[in-house]
Amino acid sequence: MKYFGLVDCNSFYCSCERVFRPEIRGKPVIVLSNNDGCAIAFTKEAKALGFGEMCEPYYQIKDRLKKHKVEVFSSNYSLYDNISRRVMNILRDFTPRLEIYSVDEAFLELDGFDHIDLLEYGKKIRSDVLQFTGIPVGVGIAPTKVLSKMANKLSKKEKGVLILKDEDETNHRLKQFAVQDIWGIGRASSSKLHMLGIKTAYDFKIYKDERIIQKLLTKTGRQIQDELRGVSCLSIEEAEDKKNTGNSRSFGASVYTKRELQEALADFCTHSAAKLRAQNSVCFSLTAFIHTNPFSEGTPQYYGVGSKTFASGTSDTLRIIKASHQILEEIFKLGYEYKKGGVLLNHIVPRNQNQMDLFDECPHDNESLGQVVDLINKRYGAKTIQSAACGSNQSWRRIANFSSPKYTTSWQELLRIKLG
DNA sequence: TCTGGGGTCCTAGGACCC
DNA sequence: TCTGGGGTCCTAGGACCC
Repeated sequence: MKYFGLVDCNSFYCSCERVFRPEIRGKPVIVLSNNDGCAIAFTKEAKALGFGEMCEPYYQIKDRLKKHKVEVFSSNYSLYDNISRRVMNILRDFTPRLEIYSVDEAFLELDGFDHIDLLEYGKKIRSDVLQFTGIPVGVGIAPTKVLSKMANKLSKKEKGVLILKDEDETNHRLKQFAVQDIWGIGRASSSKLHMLGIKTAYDFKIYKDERIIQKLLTKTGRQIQDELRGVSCLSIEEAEDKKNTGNSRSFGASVYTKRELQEALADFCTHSAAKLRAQNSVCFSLTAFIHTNPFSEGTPQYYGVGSKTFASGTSDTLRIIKASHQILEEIFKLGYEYKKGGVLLNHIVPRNQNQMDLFDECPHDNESLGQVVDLINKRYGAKTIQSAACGSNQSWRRIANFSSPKYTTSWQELLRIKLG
C-alpha cells in the first residue's frame, strides 16, 4: 500500500521569529508582507484575537494590534528560507522521495510502509523537526495527496498527527469537511459545486456524473474527485527546474522618473538572472512591466508591459538588464505615479539545451563573469558586486520597520549571547 | 500617508501547416 | 450556389496554491 505524508509548518514565518525570541512563544505574533503592506502570517494566539484574514492592510489593523500587544514583524525572507532548508533536510531522512511543495510544506512518499506504525512515524517526524529546528509542524498521512492535505489540516486539532487509513473513518471525516476547504477547490469551483448541491467533500466523492465535473472543473477537478475516492492521480514531484521565474515588487515610495525605474528593473533582472544561473538554465525571453497604484482612486492609472526575445538563450545579467531597459523605453510614460514594477524570465531551458543562433549579435554569454559574480556575492554577502545600473540610492526600496536580524545568514547579525 | 510576491496547471482559440 | 479536415504549436487568461 502506498501512502503520502504531508508535513506543514505551523504559522511558519511567525514560528521562525519565535525560534530566536523565546519570550514571545505562546504570545500573539504576526508577520507583514513587503513594505509592511499587509498581514500575511499569524500565530493561533493572534487568530484567537480576531486577526488572521489574509492580506488585511496593516494600517487598518495597526491600532487593534497595539491594543492587544501583538508582536509585529516585517518579513525576513533570508531567515525563513534558511530555516526552511533545515526543516526539509530533516524530512529527507524520513522518505526516499520528498517533494518540497512550498517554503513551509513538503509531501513525503511513503511506499511500502505497510508494516510500520504510521502514527508513531508521524510523531517521530514531528518531534525531530521540533528538536532540531524549533519549528512545530503538523503531519497528515493518507493514500492520496489530496487526502493527506486534508489529514494535515485536521491534524491541527489532533495533537499534530492524523492518519487516514480506514475507509469508514475517512468517510466520516469527509462528511464534515466543507468542499471549499479541499486542496485545489477555490472560490470559483466551490460555487459551481454548490450549484450541483455538493456541500461536503463526501458529497463530492460520491457525485456520480463525472462528465459534469470534467466539464465544470476540467481535468484538475476530476483528479481531485478521484483522489478523494482514494485513487491516486497526483504523484510526488521532486524538485524540477523552474519553468518561469521573475521578480516584482511594490515600491516603498512612489516613483516618477525613468531613471529610478531603470534602477528597479535592473535590480529585478539581477536577482532573476542569478536564480537562472543557480539552476543552470538560460531563458529566451523577458517580460517587464510597470504600473501605478490600483488602490488609489482618482489618480490616473497606467499599466505598461512589454517583452523581448533573445536570439539565443541567456542568463547574462547585463544582457537581460539591457533588454529590460529597451522595454522600458517602449512602455514608460511620463507623468504617472508608479507603484510597482517587475520582470519575468520565460521560455527557460537547461543550459546544455541552449540553441545558439548564427546571427545573434552577442552569441557569447558572459557566463564566466556571471559565475564569478555569484561566487563573490555568496562568499562576501549579497550585493558585494552588482551592475551599476541597479543604482546606489534605490529610493524605491521597500520599507521594513520591524525586521528581525538575519540570525542565520549574516555574520554581522548573528545572535549574541551574554555570559555571566 | 499606508493594500504581497512567486509559482503551477489547464483550456480555448488563433496561426499555421499539409 | 458553392467554401475541407486534421493536426501542431503558441499564447492569453482563468483558477488555484502557498
